[in-house]
Amino acid sequence: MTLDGPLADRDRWQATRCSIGKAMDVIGNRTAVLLLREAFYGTTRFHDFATRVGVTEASAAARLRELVDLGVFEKRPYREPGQRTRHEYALTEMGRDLLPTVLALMQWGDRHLQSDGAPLRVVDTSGAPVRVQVRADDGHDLAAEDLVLQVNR
Amino acid sequence: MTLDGPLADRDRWQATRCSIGKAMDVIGNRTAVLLLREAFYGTTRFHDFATRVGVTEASAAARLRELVDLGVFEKRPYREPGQRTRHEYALTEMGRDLLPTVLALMQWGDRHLQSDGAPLRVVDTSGAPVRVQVRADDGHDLAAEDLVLQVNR
DNA sequence: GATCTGGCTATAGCGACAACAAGCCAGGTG
DNA sequence: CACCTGGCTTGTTGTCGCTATAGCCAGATC
Repeated sequence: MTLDGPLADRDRWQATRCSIGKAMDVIGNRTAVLLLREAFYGTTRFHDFATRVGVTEASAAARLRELVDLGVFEKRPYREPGQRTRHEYALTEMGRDLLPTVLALMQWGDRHLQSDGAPLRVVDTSGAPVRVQVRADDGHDLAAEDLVLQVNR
Repeated sequence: MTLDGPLADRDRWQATRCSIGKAMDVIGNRTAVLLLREAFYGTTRFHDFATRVGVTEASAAARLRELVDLGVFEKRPYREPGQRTRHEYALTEMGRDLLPTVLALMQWGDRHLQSDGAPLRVVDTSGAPVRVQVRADDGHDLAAEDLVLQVNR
């Protein structure tokens, strides 16, 4: 990655407002990310989140509350026939925007942390394999050395 | 996301070998991700990593050692004229493969956690904006509802 | 041979997150 | 109206990652 303009001398600036750090402060723990995984897999109810992620209900409740406060999930009332009103957890747009992040982690783990190959596979509705890529508007895939970092405004 | 075949009944399988969880076990802490950020920005030396990430040298040493053991970084000897041999930390292919993950976090933070807009901007060498996308081979961008999850093999 | 410097290592303490276990509450069923 | 169930909440205890401070070591310089 090339550092452009005032960024060129790395000793003269600090990444104080870094979005990567802010994102890690918020979703930088295992349980939060696995809750997101389950949400993308279709889970909506509290007990299912806790058991499918494999954490205690105390842990799931704490993490879900943080994510609701943040705006990643929203609690929505629902009612099954003959049942009282309950709440389900649904991803907001902010939460759905984490799809590339979660799939990027999965893709990296599949490639580098699984001795026997990936256990699961993500494809599109036509069956074609899906990947997470860094790309410019014209569509070609980019590596770190093709990138330039600039100050915004 | 649609769960295909044996995955359809979510109560009948457990994500025990989940790549997302394994990835989070390894790079699921703020310091590790910020060390990766600095590596992509071009940092190679121990002291620079510690000060630019903003953690103590003890912390940086512990995290870097884990990442070297894992194969994300490698230590390489180098020698400046008139200096003794020292070591620098360089990303391996495994580490470079984390670019989409790190940029996905940045992109999400830029959009959802910055009140005044993104502080930095990533472009390609022609100046065109760069994004992290979930896409199929034919190139179009995909959302969660366009995806299908299958068992591998 | 003493000193300096970069690159760590050691120790102690704190806060976040986890597990386990138990308890609480609202509302529907019998 | 007692009981059950889903959805939490409240301890308690343990581990992990961070900070702060101090110390160590190897090799170049003086």
